[in-house]
Amino acid sequence: MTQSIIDHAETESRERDVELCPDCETDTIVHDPDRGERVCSECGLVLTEDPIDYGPEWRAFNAKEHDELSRVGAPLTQSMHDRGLTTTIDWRNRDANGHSMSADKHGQLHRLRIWQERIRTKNAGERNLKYALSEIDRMVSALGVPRPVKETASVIYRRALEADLIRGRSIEGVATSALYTACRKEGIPRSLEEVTSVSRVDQREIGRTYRYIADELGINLEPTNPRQFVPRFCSELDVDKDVETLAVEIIDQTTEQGLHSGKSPTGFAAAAIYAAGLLQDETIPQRAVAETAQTTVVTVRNRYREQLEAIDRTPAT
DNA sequence: ATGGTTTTTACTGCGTC
DNA sequence: GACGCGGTAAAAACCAT
Repeated sequence: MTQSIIDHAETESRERDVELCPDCETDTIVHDPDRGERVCSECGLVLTEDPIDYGPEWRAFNAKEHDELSRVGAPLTQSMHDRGLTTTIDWRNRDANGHSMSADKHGQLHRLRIWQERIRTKNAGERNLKYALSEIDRMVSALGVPRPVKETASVIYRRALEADLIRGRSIEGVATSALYTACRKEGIPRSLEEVTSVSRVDQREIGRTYRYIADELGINLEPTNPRQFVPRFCSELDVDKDVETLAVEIIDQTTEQGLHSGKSPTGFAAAAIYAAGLLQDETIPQRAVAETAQTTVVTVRNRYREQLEAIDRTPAT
C-alpha cells in the first residue's frame, strides 16, 4: 500500500490514458490522480481505485519509518483556503471534558478566537483565496455538479493565484473560469452559458479569462465532445432512452467524419437529439431541444441537416 | 485591425391541427 | 389563428493571423 501512495505522490501531471472501456467500448476513460480513480466518463464505470488510505499508517519497522508514515487527522482538502489544516477553536465555552468554564476563561477564549481568525486570514492573498473559494462553493451548489469538480476548481484557482494571474482581473471572473475549466476537465462539462448563469460575471469576461488562464497554466483541453451533453439534455427533455442511444450514435458517426469541428458542441448535441427523435418517430420540437441546449432553432436545423446527410439516413416519414 | 467562419436575430412562406 | 418547420439575409460573435 505504501507503494501506491508513493506512486500517487509522484504522479505530478494529470495525464489521461487512452484505453477502451470494457463495458461500453469507448475511449473515454479518464485517469485522475487527484481523485485516485480511473473512470469511464461515458458509462461511469470505475475501473480502478488507487487505495489511498487517509487513516493512520500502522506498519512501521523503525523510528524513522514511523515518523515518515504515520499520518493522523482529517483528509486534506483543496477547497478550504488553508486546506483544512489550521487549528480551529470551538465556539462552545467548554473544556475538553465538556464542562463549562469560568468567566475569565470565557474572555480569554473569546480573544483567542479573534486572533485565530486574524492569523488565519492574514494577508491579502489569503483573503482573496477565502473569498474565491466561497464563490466557487456557491456556484458548485447552484450548478449541481459533483464534489470532485469543486476540488479541481480550487486547485486551478490556487495555481492561478500562485502564478500571479489574478492581477488586473476580478476574483469572481477567475473563480468562474476555474470552475468552468474544472467541469470540462472532470468530464462533466457545463456550457459557458450555464456557468455564466450562476456567476456574477458576464460571459465575455469568463471566456476571455478562461482562455488566458488555460494558456498561462498550460492547461490543454480537448474541445468538448458533444456526446457529453446528451444524457443531461435528454433527461431534461424527458425523451425515450432509445432516442438518447441513437443520438449518441449519430454524434459518434458524424464526429468521426469531422463534421463537428468548429461547431458549437451544445448545438451539435441538440441537433443529434432532434435527428434521433425524427428517426425514432418521436418528434421533439426543435424549439424544445434548442432551448435546453441554450441555442437557437436555426442552429439545430443547420446541424441536424448536415448530420442526417452525413449518416445517409432520412426520416422514414 | 482584418478576414473567415459560425451563430443569432429577424422575417418569410407553407402546411397542419 | 397558433404552431412547428424550413429557408434566407444581415448582424453579431468568435477566432486566428
